Amino acid sequence: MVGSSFAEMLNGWIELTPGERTALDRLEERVRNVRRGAVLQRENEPGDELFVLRKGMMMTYVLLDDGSRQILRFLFPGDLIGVPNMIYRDAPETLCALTDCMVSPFERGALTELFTQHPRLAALVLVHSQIERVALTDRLALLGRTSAKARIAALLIELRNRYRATDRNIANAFPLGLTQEEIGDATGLTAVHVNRMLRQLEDEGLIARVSGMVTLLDERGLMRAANYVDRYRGIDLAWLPKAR
Amino acid sequence: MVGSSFAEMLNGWIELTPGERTALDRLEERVRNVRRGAVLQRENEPGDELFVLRKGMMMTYVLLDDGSRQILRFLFPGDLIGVPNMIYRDAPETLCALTDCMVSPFERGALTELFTQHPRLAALVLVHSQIERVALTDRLALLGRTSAKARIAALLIELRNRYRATDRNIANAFPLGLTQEEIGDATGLTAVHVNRMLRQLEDEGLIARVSGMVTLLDERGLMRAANYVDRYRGIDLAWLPKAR
DNA sequence: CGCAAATTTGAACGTAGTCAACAAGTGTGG
DNA sequence: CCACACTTGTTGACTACGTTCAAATTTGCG
Repeated sequence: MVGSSFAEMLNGWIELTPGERTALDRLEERVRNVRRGAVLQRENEPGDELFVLRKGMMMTYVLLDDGSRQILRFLFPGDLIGVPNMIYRDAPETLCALTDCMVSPFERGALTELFTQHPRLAALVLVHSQIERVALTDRLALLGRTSAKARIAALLIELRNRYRATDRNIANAFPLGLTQEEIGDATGLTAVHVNRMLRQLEDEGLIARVSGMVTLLDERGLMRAANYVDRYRGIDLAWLPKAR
Repeated sequence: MVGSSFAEMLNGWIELTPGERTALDRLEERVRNVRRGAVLQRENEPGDELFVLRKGMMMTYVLLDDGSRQILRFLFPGDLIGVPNMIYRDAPETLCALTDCMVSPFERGALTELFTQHPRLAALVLVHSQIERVALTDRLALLGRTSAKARIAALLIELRNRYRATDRNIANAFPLGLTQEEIGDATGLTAVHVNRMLRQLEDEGLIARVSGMVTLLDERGLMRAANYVDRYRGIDLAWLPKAR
């Protein structure tokens, strides 16, 4: 086992002290494998663990009582998942693996320890949660105020960027790893319409699709279609408390 | 000036120590008044302050480049606002007062101090951010997967609940305080359609409207129409670190 | 190879958007 | 205190984007 995935994600933003590194390693000392399609946590069931996603891709979603589903977010290695379990007895959302995954579960108590022993790491948990917050508000604007085509384009760009964050080599081609129904549930569309929009993006030469791989051919054009905002520019962590 | 608004909001969840109380009071020692309609912070402009909302009602929104607006959230006394400024040099969203408001601005550094001096308060900041996260994901599901009528019904219930959280006396009637265009920008609809949906809710006897006041006549019916989930049930803060 | 899941396409439909006109409020200055 | 301007609310007619339903085709897995 290599070091903490959460730590790795922070790589580039911040230099960890040996003490911090140890604390994060401890958070991820246990490991659990989750098969593709398996549910790690079900909405409304008691959830007393949090997790770090180590490997693979997951998603969170909620079900509405007419049976429809809203996918809230796609999750990648280094992500802290199930954080709302910290405060809600019952999980507010389902966690489901999109590929075979590896996660590191830890108790709420481990977080408590982080807050008392490692204030800077605690602050980084808040940082992570704020980055996620902004991602969610971007998606909110996407669902509330943009066309079907823009939503699909934005989703493709977001997925490519997140893949790239875990693997620097990925340029413009990546495995989609989602059914069109899942894309629909993420973007508030039907699978049928997702299909039409993908075809349209393809016909316009913005993307190419070959056996599950998507290639972004005209990134500029996609970004224009998608109303894209780059949120990773301009992050500033100078305010963080001193490391302990 | 009475005590901290953030502390007041925590009232009922948790018993603060004198030291914690002092720390929160210090966070809110300064005060700034904001006129109705005034912008406290503009999207993409440098934002180096955070705020506690003390009095009044505000909203956050983003503008898309076709000029349309998505309102992300309505803000009430006790809310921590502008928290993303902690990490983003430029503000990701606009903060705007819906009524005459009072806010307490504080520096990022004040938060740093909280993390090192008062781990339990730091944890509460994370708690607040997670409650907001869940509220945002509920709204995401609302925009992605429900009808216009459900969105309006859900908004009315949410507003009533948040009013009630600051004023226990409010039962079923409250001042709407929003134009139909604002309701539309919050729910991803046009002002015209908002009007039709309000009328429909009124015709069906679910609500009444008199000169800016809204009364929820049939709460059950509204909740059914809105797919409502009560998130305030089942909050559990037993895991919090010990107070210092 | 065979079956189930996922994709693709067409046609008809419906929810919400657009455009336009008018009414009702709201606030301001004369 | 009223007149005027401007914002907000209301309603109707028409349009369009995305949904629904259905069926054919492809893909991928056991």
